[in-house]
Amino acid sequence: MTMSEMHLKDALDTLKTTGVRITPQRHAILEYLIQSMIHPTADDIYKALCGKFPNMSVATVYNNLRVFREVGLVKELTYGDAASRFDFVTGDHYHMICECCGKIVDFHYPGLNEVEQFASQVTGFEVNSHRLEVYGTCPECVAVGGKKVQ
Amino acid sequence: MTMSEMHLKDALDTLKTTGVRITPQRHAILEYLIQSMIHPTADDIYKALCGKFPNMSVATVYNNLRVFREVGLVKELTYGDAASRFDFVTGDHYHMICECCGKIVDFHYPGLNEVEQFASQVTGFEVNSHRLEVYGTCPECVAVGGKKVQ
DNA sequence: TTATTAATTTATAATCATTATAAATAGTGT
DNA sequence: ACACTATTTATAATGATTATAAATTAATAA
Repeated sequence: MTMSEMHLKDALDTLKTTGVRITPQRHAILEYLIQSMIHPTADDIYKALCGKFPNMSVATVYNNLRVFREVGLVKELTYGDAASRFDFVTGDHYHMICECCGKIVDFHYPGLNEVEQFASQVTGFEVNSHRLEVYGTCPECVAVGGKKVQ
Repeated sequence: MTMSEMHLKDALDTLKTTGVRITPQRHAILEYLIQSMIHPTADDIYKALCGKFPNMSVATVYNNLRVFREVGLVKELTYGDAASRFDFVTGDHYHMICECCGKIVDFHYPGLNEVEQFASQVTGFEVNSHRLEVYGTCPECVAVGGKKVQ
């Protein structure tokens, strides 16, 4: 059983224990997110599954992404682009974003817990989590002399 | 001359040197952003200036925010809410966001340059910048027993 | 296996935030 | 003061997302 298959199984178990039904559409969207390395938009997912589910409605994709986000299986990335992107949660990692082509690449880094603690101290907030993104230019765009999209 | 007035003067100088005209609307939007501690949306700004500029169009606000962002005077914050928020750039700082009421508070922390360097090494990107936000619950919402909006 | 129920999908209208457009206005340089 | 071009204005258009009502279906109990 591959890591992908384990992630999918765990995700389906999570859904079951929260009383969410496992429909073929949900299964397919989850599978796509787990296997996808591109942090897709809702429309990307809708188009990717179009062949396999010709009658799937874009509202189904949005509805299910909201369910997955609420259950904690998926994170919604709201960087730069007009449309949100979605990332299956596989363990803490950060994102590197190319400001030229928009590509998002995961990278691992030891957790920045000391920033959270410091921030809690100076602001008085009860801290829950943090997000960090690094922005730059991917090797492909550097090679082509790409410029930042503004 | 207060810090606010100096920021405004510098900003107007920056605009002049880039060939951008100083209109009363631009002046007012900049002033609002510099004095505002709330990281307002475009609509917040539009409504706040409505009294002083009854004929100002919401398109003017959006257009000018885009100009300020392009020139580097303002950063667009795309966290959580549907609408973007805007932050006058006064020096590097990070944001603490209340997941209950949406309030955003600035805090300073020594720059996380080592994350940028590490990320550049593992991904091969040419790194430009980073963003970090910490999420939690503000003291006011903690006091009221507030819960995360999802 | 079947019936039932409530969750979910579907198709599409509605909403919201932002941008595009064309005409009118105005900032700046000479 | 005038000319030129940037900008504002009013509002239509766009794209992403959500709301709605009818139809479909997943899961469970018998």
